[in-house]
Amino acid sequence: MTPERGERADAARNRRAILAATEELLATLGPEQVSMERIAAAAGVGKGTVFHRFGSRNGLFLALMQERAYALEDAVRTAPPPLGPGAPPRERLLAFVTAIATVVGRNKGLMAALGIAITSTSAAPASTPSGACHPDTPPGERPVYDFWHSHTSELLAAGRPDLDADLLAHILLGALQSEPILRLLREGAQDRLAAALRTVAASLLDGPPP
Amino acid sequence: MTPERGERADAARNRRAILAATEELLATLGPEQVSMERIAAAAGVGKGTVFHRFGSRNGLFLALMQERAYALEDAVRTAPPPLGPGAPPRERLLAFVTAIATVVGRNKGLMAALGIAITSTSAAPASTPSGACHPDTPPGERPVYDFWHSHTSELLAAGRPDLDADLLAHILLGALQSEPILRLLREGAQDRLAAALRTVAASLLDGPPP
DNA sequence: ACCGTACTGGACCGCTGGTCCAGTTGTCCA
DNA sequence: TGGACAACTGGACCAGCGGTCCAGTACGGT
Repeated sequence: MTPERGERADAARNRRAILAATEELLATLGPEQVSMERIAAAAGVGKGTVFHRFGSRNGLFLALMQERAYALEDAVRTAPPPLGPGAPPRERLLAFVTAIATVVGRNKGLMAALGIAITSTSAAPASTPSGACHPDTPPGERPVYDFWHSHTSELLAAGRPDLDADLLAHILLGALQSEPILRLLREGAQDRLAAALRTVAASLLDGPPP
Repeated sequence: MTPERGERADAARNRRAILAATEELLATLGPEQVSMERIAAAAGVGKGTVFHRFGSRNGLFLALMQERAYALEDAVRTAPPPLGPGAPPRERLLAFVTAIATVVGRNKGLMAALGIAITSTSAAPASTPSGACHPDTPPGERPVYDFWHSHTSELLAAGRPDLDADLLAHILLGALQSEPILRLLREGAQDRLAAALRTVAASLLDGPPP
């Protein structure tokens, strides 16, 4: 996606190959079966290359997720209403939640893999090679989730300042990593999920003050 | 908890020691740091014993969760309203959701550990030794979650037959394994979580038909 | 054409979840 | 009380994992 100034041509090619291989393996194999060695083999590169590029297993999955979610983030910032700026919070939230369901539905395997992202034992590599920044998990930073959360939280708060928007947004988004829901998604329940998320969002915005 | 007819005295003692050790380690160390070997050492038994008794890592965590959640399951079936039978669905659901927040708040580490429960590579041991049944994860069976889900779903459906109670219950419960929420819980947000869950439940029950 | 360096890949490491089985010990019956 | 049998025990063992390392390669500016 980003040619990344100064990135060598072969490096870029390999990066794309690794991301593509990861995506394909995740789509067919379940995250536990997808080892770094397998990804490297499928991409036709060595294991060391994968780690050099993405820092860790989580870093790889995170980078892939960022790429998959970029279009949505962009749309939220620049697209016409109701997804983009301009519409009232209620409409924007319903549109956003629907869009999220689509993204998640297209990347079930990735979501499952990201669910397992709790710790990273080792520190990030000392020096950042080339100009590129490692998407390794720096403490407390998960770009995609953070954006989704803050956007949801803000819209919720805009519509209902009396609610605990922060925590409610976590609840809404927590569903997206829950194993039972990912299973339903695998069985094709994407529209059902979108509708349910819309129901929750609408109920919260319309509901009575507690 | 259950003396389990036919279970040998030393076996029972070891089982309790293992569960206690697991709980203590999970309370202080974060699920990634808690290995089976460590649990065995902390309990003063061999690794083989742990596996013989609980089948797998997941089996062990599941057994511990079942024990921790038993009191709640019992209360739901036999306690006086509003938690037990007899109260209107709305009150029961709010009480249940509050009780769940308490249980989860007391077992954050366990919840985090159970979040990572996707696959089991090997089959269960061929024959069930002694009379006891292995609490190994048989496909699609997670006793505690299943009970929580069906109860939530039924109460939701009783109050609002027009909603997708099944999926909405998954959303409500999905929050309990989400990493950001478990972090907030670690910072003492248990009451906040309970309140937020009540808000969602109440909004769903009171909200307008979509 | 050349040179410095970013990039590469596979051998290597510590550790994990899980298996196995020879030896031990509780329990039941005579 | 004692003997016999099965359930239980525990630690050596295994394959495979995520992650590290560094000698060698080949890209791209000049």
